[in-house]
Amino acid sequence: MYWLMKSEPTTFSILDLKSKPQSRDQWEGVRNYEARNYLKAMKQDELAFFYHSNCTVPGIVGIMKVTRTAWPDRTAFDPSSAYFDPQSISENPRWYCVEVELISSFSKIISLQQLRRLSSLSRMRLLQKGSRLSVMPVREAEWEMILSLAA
DNA sequence: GCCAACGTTGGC
DNA sequence: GCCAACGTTGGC
Repeated sequence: MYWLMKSEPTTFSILDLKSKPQSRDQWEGVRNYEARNYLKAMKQDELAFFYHSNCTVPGIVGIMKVTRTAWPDRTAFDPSSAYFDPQSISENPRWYCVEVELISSFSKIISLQQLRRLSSLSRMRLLQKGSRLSVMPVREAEWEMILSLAA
């Protein structure tokens, strides 16, 4: 499967990921059940687009690889974390994270505006009205189409 | 189980 | 900053 994962660049941008050791980090803080279920469905080495949301030019900025499959998100157990959830207990964790590694950073952002212009992408969950899901699958044909835009 | 109220997301 | 759309909560 292919994926798309959103992050607000003011919180965590593609440059932040790039600056990590081995360009790897934990994708944590997902607090939506559907998004969590997708996180748990991710397999080793699967690829995901990195999407910048809630910013001047929202869009896809690069590609990541899943380097570790889902395990309990410890930020949910940490009262000092912004992602703390008292209802998630370690014996029965509610939230999960994965580890990702940056594979490529696009020289130019593929903007949401640009994506919307392509009728072949109109079925993408990302582009549906009111869609707020932060982790979602991407169809192979859509993945290829978007990759060709990055070239 | 319904649904109003609320908080959040995210484009604009 | 605005606000539509959405998911979650909690009273009943």
